[in-house]
Amino acid sequence: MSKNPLETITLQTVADAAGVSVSTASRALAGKAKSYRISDKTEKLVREAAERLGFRPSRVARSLRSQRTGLIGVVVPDISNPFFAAIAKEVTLEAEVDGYSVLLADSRESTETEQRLITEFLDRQIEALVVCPVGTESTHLAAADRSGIPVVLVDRTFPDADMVQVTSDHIGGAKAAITLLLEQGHRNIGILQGLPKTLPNQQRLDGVRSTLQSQQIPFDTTRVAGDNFTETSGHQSAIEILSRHPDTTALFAFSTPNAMGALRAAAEVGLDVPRQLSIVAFDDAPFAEFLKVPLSTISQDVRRLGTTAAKLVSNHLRTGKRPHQKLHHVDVAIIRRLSIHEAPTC
Amino acid sequence: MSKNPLETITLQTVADAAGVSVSTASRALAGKAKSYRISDKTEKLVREAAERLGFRPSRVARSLRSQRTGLIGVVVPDISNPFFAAIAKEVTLEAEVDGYSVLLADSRESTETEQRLITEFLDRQIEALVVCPVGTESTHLAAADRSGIPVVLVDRTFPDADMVQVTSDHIGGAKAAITLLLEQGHRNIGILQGLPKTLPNQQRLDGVRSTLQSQQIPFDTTRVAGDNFTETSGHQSAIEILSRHPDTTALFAFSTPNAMGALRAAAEVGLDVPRQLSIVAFDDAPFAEFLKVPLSTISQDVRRLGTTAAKLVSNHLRTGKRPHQKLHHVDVAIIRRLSIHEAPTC
DNA sequence: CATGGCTGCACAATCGATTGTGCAAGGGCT
DNA sequence: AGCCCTTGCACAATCGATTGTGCAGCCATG
Repeated sequence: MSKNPLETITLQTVADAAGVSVSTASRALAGKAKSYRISDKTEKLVREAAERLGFRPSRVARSLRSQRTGLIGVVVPDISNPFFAAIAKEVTLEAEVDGYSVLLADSRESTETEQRLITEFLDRQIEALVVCPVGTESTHLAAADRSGIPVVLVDRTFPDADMVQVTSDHIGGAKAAITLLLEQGHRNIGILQGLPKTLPNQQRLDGVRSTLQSQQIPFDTTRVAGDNFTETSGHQSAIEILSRHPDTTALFAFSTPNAMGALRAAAEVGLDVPRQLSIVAFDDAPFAEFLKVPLSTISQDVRRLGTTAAKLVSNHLRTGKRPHQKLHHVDVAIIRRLSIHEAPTC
Repeated sequence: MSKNPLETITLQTVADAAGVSVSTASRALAGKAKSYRISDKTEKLVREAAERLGFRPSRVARSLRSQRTGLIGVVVPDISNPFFAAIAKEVTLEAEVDGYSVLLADSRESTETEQRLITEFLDRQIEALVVCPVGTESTHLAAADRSGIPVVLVDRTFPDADMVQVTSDHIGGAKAAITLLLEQGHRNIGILQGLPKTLPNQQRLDGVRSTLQSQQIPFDTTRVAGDNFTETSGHQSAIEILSRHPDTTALFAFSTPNAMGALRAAAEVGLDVPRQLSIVAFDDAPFAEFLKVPLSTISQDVRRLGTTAAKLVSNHLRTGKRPHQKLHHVDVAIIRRLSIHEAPTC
């Protein structure tokens, strides 16, 4: 007995219209007619009634009964950042293929917010979680991981956390950048770093340090500056390093915005890029080649990061088995453009 | 009687632990103790049990019963496009304030996909829908609108559709761009358009046409080229226009990528920007000022577009009333940079 | 002492779908 | 004719929470 015949079309409505019980209607529509001995005639009757009424099963009710929501949670620090947007995109597309939908949240670079959002997602019974963590605290992530659903961390990972993680080869990338500069004769290299607490930042620093030391060049921490991946931070730290070490001939920026800030700083100080100052940046951007000085970059394969995470999740969901391999590294590409020049011989 | 005491903590579990019925437990936790005459002692008992067991109510069950999912659907053509990502961000942040979560989908510039995704979202009983339509067909959007939930269209709208819509002032922006060029003495202006079928594109063309005609300058359709908002389209159409009309002294690109394509084309053809060729672009980008030739742009206030849509939705949800005003326009800003120069006197 | 009213909570229906089981009708068999 | 098996479907429990109503026990009042 439907209370509002016009409003919601439930299975009840369809069953009534077809003159059968709800259970029969359910099985007829679920394609289980054969195994539950529903006659062809009845099945057709039900299908036609459903079609005629425009019946659409409630996913909420179905979720409650089946304990499967078909939801995948995605949490990123800033969705308006193209890097995270690209990751979200890949996960969204892959999810759709498997019939899942994506719940998206923006943690605004706050661990506390991230934690709250993940809890809310778990309350909604998401079946999997992809997080680009803010990068300072992982206990809540480990907790989510223990809750039984597939959890994949991307980009700002926690290598100690024994969780499934996908990240660029930051160490290798940094090594490549420094090697490139060394080959051009640069010895006094400034580092414009990003958020110091994050793993990508630390690994890039590690890469820089080990590469320099392997060439018997001391790693001077006073040549490192910066506190964020922003243009402002890049600008300030470039000024800082250049004034502290006037002998600097090259800068390694840990992000494209950092590099743009450096370009601005160089212009202000009157240094010509790349003749007097070479610049290489981690993380490519589509416009890098159209800049005043086309930037040489260590390009992260963002789409690859996203698809890798998405595949890990969907495989886990499909097979029910945790991936055998925990840590996944995606190669970076070195893109040489004009911003690197031979070191000036003083 | 909980079947798996370790797994899921339901209200039943809490009620048993507190020695009360499920209904009492529910009301105690919902803060309805007073109005349902639950004693302070019982209420405390329940709260403590819930706390101790780490009870988290199932949003799925709650949604089924209350018919409120707390979900807002967001559908965009391409989430990896910073423009749409910015809109998604604003909606996400506003939704969170009101306790809603965002279901995100990427229609991949396909109306068919868009339609399917929206249907799936409706099956999930989303309570509101924000769409940046692909821009070719609106009947499914109107249908969603009639379903009773708040629906807001952003960017690629359908002015005839009698729906709530938020869009930049494309006509005014185009007028400003053309006026700027006319003031600099340009008379032979080429137009690099984007996706022709979309409303923003059409309105910008309208703005161009009316501005030219108001100055008694004929609008020559052979000076219009392009079929997408991409760099490739911008490059091709710039080549096309410049070879067809060598007298062209200025280009109005309908997107930043279009403009970058034009810059590339100009370099190839050997035209100096801005001395021989001025360029103005619709839609600003954060890097516009760092380009080889800093771009003059008609900047859309993307965040404003997003917040406007978000506010419309949240007001509608809160008050239950459709907004009184259907069409909402967000002003654009004119940003003058080096890419515009006085027309060369031939 | 009986009736009435308040306090304090439990019972059960409900949201919409899925699923195990029960049961009647009909046909075939001996 | 009687029994059994198959066909074809309905009944009812279930997922986990919310909510209208019923009903004891207690105190107060006449």
